[in-house]
Amino acid sequence: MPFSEVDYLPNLSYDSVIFGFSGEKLKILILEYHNMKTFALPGGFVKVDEPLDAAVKRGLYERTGLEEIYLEQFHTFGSMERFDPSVMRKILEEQGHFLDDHWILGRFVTVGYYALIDYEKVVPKPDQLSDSIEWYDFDELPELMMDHNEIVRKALEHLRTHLDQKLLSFNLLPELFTMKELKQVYDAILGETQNRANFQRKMLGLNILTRHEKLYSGGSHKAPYLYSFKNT
Amino acid sequence: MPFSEVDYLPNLSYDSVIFGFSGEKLKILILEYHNMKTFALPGGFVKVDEPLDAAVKRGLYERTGLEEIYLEQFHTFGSMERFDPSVMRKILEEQGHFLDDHWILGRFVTVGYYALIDYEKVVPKPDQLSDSIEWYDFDELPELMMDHNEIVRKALEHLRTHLDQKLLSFNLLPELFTMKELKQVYDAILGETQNRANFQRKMLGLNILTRHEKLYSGGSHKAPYLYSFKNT
DNA sequence: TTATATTGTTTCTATTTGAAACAATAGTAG
DNA sequence: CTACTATTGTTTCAAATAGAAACAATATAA
Repeated sequence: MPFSEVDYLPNLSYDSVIFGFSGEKLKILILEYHNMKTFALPGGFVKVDEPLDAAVKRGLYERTGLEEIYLEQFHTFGSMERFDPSVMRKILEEQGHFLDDHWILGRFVTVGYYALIDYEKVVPKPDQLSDSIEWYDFDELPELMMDHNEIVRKALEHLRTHLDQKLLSFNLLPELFTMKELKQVYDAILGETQNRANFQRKMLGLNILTRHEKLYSGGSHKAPYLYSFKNT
Repeated sequence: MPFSEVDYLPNLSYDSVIFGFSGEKLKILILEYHNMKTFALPGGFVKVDEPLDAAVKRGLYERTGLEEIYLEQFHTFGSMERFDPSVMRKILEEQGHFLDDHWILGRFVTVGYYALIDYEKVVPKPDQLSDSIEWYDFDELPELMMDHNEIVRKALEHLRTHLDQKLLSFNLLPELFTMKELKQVYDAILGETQNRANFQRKMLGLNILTRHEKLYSGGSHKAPYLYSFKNT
């Protein structure tokens, strides 16, 4: 039986909106439960003696293998519309458990986090209750269980309004990247094309980038510089 | 015995940073526990069938008598440093309860909210566990229990960065106010003096104010207009 | 009627932002 | 080797915004 009652705080969960960037589009990691056509955000529970932030980091590590990634808490969801034990009961029944009083069937207040990770580095792993985890284009998400679509919406809203303050810890890109790639990330997140010249001026003005050697891609044109984020 | 176990979600609480404005200084409502020299933010618990937002509204109503006030969730605090049952035990013992297994002595993850209310309209009432509730200058707060000083700091940070987007629902001022009073609110929140002319231009440009009759205060000088927020 | 304190508005300047043009350059094709 | 092209890096110019100061209006008191 997964999730023993004594180990976890009841009624409290977290859900994480994990953003990746394919080179063109913004992606989100979505779970699917076996044979149920039910989609959900990857989430989890908090152990009784575990800090909330640590629980979220643990869950993310278990799913992606990544450590020290950028995690941001953005909102806590506590409406009663969240309470729909039928989905969870079905999931448990699929696994051979027929309990009406399992704590996992209770009402949950969930803390929403988002993470920005390097799409290329990740081989997502399903968790105890689900069977598949896949990247989806953020604008082509399936219908998610309970209020998870709303959670995604709010995560993106938060990310957009805080993009400039948050980019120091950017993990969406590899260590070295071109200005064009950085702009593509902005374009994808903000949903609109930035002006090339002004974007470059602004980014260089922020004084957060280190310029490295040029990247000779073989194309018959000027080679772009590679950049990295200054580490402070 | 207050707070029956079956009525509330265990391990989850909320704390509210209630801002008021005295006409000059930004104030915060702080509780004091009887004979204990322990100061804390007003907070509370969530009933098992109650939406989180409703619980916070209920608590605020019970303390201030105010309804329909501006409430904003800003962060959820879940570190283990929050776990210090000794304070709660003492508070219960002051009231004649000597229980080691009361759920209120457990670990709590707390959701932080802030509210902006009209300082003049409020007669704060203590709750079941505390005996006094008072306005304190936000920059002269006493040392608060657990991480409550940190919660205040984060609330103010959030309020400052979102001030322009949030002011439509401003409750810090009475229905009618002068431009000078509005500027004083901004000065107090942001901790720096705004330029008078530019502030006026900016506020009028936002198109959120209705201008009313002049306010004749009796001073020997030009009388200021009164304004109210447009109700859209 | 004049003086004074304050408020409302305008003017001028500096800074920031947005769009376009220009300059540089790594290949490709002759 | 020389044009040619695609793309990147930079500069220039105009438009919008923000900051500071000056100016204008006015409610009361002397």
